[in-house]
Amino acid sequence: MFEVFEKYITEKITLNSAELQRIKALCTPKRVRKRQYILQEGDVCYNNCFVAKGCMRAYRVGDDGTEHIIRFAPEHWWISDRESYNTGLPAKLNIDALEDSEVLLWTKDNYNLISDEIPQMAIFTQRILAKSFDSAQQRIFETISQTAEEKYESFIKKHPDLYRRVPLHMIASYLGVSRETLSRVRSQYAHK
Amino acid sequence: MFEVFEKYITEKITLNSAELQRIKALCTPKRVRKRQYILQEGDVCYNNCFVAKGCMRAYRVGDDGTEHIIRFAPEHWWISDRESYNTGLPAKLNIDALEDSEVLLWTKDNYNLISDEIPQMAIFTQRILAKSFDSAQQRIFETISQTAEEKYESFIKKHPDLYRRVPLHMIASYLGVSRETLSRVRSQYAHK
DNA sequence: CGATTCTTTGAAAACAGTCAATCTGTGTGG
DNA sequence: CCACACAGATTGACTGTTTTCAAAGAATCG
Repeated sequence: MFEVFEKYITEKITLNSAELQRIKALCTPKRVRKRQYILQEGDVCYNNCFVAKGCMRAYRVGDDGTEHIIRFAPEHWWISDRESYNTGLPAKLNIDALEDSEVLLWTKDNYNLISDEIPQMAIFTQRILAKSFDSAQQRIFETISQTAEEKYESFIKKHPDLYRRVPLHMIASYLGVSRETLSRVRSQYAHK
Repeated sequence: MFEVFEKYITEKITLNSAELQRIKALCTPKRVRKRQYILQEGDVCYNNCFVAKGCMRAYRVGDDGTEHIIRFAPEHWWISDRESYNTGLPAKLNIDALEDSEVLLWTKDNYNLISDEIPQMAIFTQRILAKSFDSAQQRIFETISQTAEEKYESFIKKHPDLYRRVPLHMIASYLGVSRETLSRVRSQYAHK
């Protein structure tokens, strides 16, 4: 299971085999079944999580009890509640699996060790976080400026691998529209 | 003008006077008049910008030519196009002043010098970026889960200093609703 | 003042949400 | 292999919210 990560990381940065071994030694592989949580609202997020296989999602529950998907994380994506991870406060996010999945977990302590020992990894992490911020900002722009149809188009462009893979009602939840609306948008969209 | 920053930063981290002097030496203070740009779409963002006085805003222009405000930055806030700053690609954001303002600018090169020489500052910057990400994520959640009225309430809570200070139609642009709608929301809201 | 800029209001139209029913495909257990 | 349950998707009718357009009323500034 670690091989997936190894392939991923060595395409991004150069690591010698001792470093790779160290990173491997400090991580915990985990199989997660569909619907299984790796983080629940109220718990503290202690881990960095890399998705090796399958697909995870992070969502928050609104005042009225509705689930709102904050983001999807298929293979090669990282997912966690950064806020809780950084502050040690209870998480607002729930993270669970949409499919049977395999993830790699590094605790905060272990991840800090890695960052200290392998500066490349620290820099790489910063780059990931910077990109996450950029895409969050991009998404804000899209949600405040686009119609339901445009949002769906943008989603397909951004996640061409996902829009057939995850249930429509979850995409609707991610986009902030009702599933009925998205269903109608999509059927019109298909007729073009 | 630097005193504002000095007060701000020494409340957050401990710096000796040599360090403060160094930071001061590498920065450029700038007065910006209302409506004046410090960054325009298409240019590359080379600076870190700290608002010492007044209020700045970052916005993007949609396909239909409408302005959509990405964020406000009153006193003690940082503002820039991080994406362009990091990648060197043309900025998508415009940043201009809503009031006559005073800002402190550090070029990327100078800021890197500071970060290298004063580790505390590097760490501090990371903390700022992490918080920006958290609040971006919070905002995503709000925009996809709340009604116009709730968004306005959240805005007031988050920016109690701003909602009387910046024009209503800009708050509307920030929230992703029309100014007319926000005007109506607010008048209903006032009757409670 | 006169000219912007900003806000408000009304009425109609477009849009999205809700409710309820139906339809589809998948998988499970008898 | 069938029957059934279940999760997901679709459709129609209705409701409610938001946008749009147009006009007029405040407020601010040179």
